[in-house]
Amino acid sequence: MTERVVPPAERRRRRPTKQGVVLSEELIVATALRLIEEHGAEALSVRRLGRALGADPSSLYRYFRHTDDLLLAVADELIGRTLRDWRPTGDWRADLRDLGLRVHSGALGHPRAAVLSAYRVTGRAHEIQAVETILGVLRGAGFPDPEAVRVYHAFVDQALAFSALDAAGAALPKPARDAENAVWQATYARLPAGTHPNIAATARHLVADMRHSSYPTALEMLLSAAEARLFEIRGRA
Amino acid sequence: MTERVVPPAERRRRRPTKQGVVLSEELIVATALRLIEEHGAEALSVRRLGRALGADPSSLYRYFRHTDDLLLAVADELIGRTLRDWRPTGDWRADLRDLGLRVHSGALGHPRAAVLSAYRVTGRAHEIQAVETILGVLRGAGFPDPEAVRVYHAFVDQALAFSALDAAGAALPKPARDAENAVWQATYARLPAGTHPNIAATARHLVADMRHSSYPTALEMLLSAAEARLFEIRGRA
DNA sequence: ACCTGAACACCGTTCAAGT
DNA sequence: ACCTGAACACCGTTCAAGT
Repeated sequence: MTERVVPPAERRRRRPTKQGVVLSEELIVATALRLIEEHGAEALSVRRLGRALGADPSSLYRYFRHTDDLLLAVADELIGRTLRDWRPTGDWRADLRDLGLRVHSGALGHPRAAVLSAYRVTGRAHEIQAVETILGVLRGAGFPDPEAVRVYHAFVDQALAFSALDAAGAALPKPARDAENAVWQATYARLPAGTHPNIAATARHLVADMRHSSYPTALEMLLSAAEARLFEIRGRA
Repeated sequence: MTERVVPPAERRRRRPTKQGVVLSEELIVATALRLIEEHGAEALSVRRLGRALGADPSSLYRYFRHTDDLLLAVADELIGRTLRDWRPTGDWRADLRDLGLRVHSGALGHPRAAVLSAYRVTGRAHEIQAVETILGVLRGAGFPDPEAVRVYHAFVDQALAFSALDAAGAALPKPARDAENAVWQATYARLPAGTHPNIAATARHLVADMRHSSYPTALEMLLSAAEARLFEIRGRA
């Protein structure tokens, strides 16, 4: 998506900004990531980023055509960090489980950036590598191409969707996060059996279960369904 | 979440605005929904809403403390519409499928409100009703309480997470949305088999499949896994 | 070649003044 | 009591001018 408007880095001659900083795509992405983590998603604006970098906001437009492009670059950097040095074991189910959990915990490590970028398609190097890898795992397991793509799509979107969901929770200010957790104790666990029989009967389990992410459960269910489908396909062949 | 800063409607005395409109929370929420529907997600700003209502933008601040509050009120209205007159059929799998798809398409109809509200636990009336209903469906199907809660949690979070994911896509400004769709054709479908064998082999399927939400597939997989688990439980009993 | 600074067309929100 | 209008502190983006 983002294309360099200038020749590759090593061929560029860059003048430092007034404040002595030599700009680069890498520096801009790293600074954007830092800004988001330190001051929240709303801290990322072209003007603030320029200030943080020691450069005029408008100078960033030769590195990124829009704010959106910058965001995609940040997203791709996160994917890269998450999948760096990951290797398949040959057990497709274990491999997908590991990939899903890695993406999820990577997102929780940078919750604010994850919330901003989890739902974007970047078309950039790290993302392409991830797509290639996951498709390889599924095709290697024996899924025919149309099925491999369907499972790929559901698997990836589920990983990204839960990552964003849980990252949003983790990105809440602590008082708000505590308040959300307290709702299950304070509201749900106190509903009378007369009006809310199902909640009352399961309140104990709700309080215990809702504290944790349901992603591991949902992931396991998706993998189970995929495995059942694979047996079906193999049985027919 | 939203609290009235003024007494209940029937006790208020309201002066019409210069353009003759009598403001109310209901009218503002309805107008906001219409604005989003007619002119896209980016059309909802306090200033545009004021213009659409025939009132000064600042007058809205006595009805909603922040834009956020307004969006939550819109979201609450949507939950109400989504679950209004929904009734279980007695077929637990069909019922959960229907509930999931309703939530998802409700979110897509109003993406901006959905993105903001999918991540929050409100403890409000509509939400409580939904929890009670879904738990009832699962317990009625024969899931023991701890299992019912686990499946409930995965089901609801999956519905909310995919709703937010797909709503976020729909909420993108049009140029970004178009660019996103084009990535599969323009970037992925052109990768050479030499370096990216799995993408090259499935490119045709990727272009066709990635256009649509994977939620129906992911939902069906979750339901299949839940059903398999139910058979297992029944077999043991 | 690269960065700057002004300009344009927008935002959300507050608050004293008007009716 | 309720709405208005000005003001404040921001946005993203473009482009001629400066170095």
